[in-house]
Amino acid sequence: MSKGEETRQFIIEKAAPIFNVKGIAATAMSDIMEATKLSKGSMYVHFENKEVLACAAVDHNMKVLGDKILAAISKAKTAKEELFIYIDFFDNPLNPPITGGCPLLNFGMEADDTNPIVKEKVNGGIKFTQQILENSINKGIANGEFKPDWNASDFATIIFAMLEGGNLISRTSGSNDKMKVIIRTLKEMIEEKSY
Amino acid sequence: MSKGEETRQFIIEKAAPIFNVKGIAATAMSDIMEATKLSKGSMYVHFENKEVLACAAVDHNMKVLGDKILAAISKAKTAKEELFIYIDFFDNPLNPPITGGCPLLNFGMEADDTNPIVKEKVNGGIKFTQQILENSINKGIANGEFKPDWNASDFATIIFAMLEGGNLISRTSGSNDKMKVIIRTLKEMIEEKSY
DNA sequence: TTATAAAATGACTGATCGGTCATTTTTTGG
DNA sequence: CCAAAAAATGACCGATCAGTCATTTTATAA
Repeated sequence: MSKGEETRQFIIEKAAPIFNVKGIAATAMSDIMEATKLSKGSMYVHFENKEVLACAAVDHNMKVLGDKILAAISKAKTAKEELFIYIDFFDNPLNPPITGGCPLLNFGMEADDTNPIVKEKVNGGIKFTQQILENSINKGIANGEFKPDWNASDFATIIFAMLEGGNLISRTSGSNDKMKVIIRTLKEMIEEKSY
Repeated sequence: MSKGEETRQFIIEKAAPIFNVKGIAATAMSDIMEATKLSKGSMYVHFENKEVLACAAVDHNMKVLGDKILAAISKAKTAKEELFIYIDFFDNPLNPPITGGCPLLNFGMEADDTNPIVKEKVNGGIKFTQQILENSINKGIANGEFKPDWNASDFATIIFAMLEGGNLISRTSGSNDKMKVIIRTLKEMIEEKSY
């Protein structure tokens, strides 16, 4: 990796959590300069403008989170375990796996009405996430863990939606009590579809 | 209502949808000036600063939405109808009941890490909303519509979380297909607890 | 080693931000 | 109707914004 590529990556890694916490609009290039201890001119050597940097930060946040999820799930021995690991992965939104919490929720809500490029990135992230869940369910159906009448796509949506909703509740209330309710309910639903 | 109170209210009504669409950080006082056709000085006669105006706009958005929900629910004859009306109220996030979509989701995600005052307002809004649902469920249990083993508080959380999650999916994907799945699932869950 | 290219710097620009204030206009209540 | 109070105005302020660029420093590859 050349010096330039190294610096570019370094900036992204420093910028990603700032954008995820403050949001794109509220993050200034000066925030990134402070975090990286780099000059303003150097930022613009590697990113033609703030929007390009923000997009790279969105991508980075989604990739880091996605990789962590996949790594956690890969340890599972059964399909049910995969689902449970996924669900438990988000059990404490007040101490989230990446700084700032779920980037799909953060950037999705900021971008939906104002930034079609980021919105589309988030859309891809959501689809990717739901596909992980759908695959686990289908695997469980195929190997006889789950009842075959289960609609994998629909339940993937349910899991994702409930966890994101729980995220909202927990982060605004400052307590993860409601997230515990959601996780318990999801696991009960999965048990009902298990043999 | 004095002229001053009238103007203040007028500004809030014009500002509320702008804040709900663009977010607090991305909304400039000049945006409100344009929407109201009022001068900058006039804005600051009625609001000491942008933060105060933003808070008033958050309150207004939550109140308008809350009133609409209560009005819709008040037409129900049974507890189950109340729940169904509530659920159907959010069935099309792409054409939401108020401009910009759910203010709890919008402002909650913007404020959770950065604005404790707005965060607390949203927290109150979420609690209020869940209380509406909990009351409907408890009413249904009391009058024999619903099975008594149902945990009203827990299911209120489930409904709220799933609808907010569906909101995120629909608004980023540009389609309410997944919201339909969520609504169908919620109604099935309610039917299971109905006699 | 050295010539060239790439990267880094920080002062600078013009635009826009939130906010102020002296002045003018309008509302209000006696 | 009129005087005092409230509301409205828009020029103006300093701070900060994203972005530029001539110059210097560092990396690269022959």
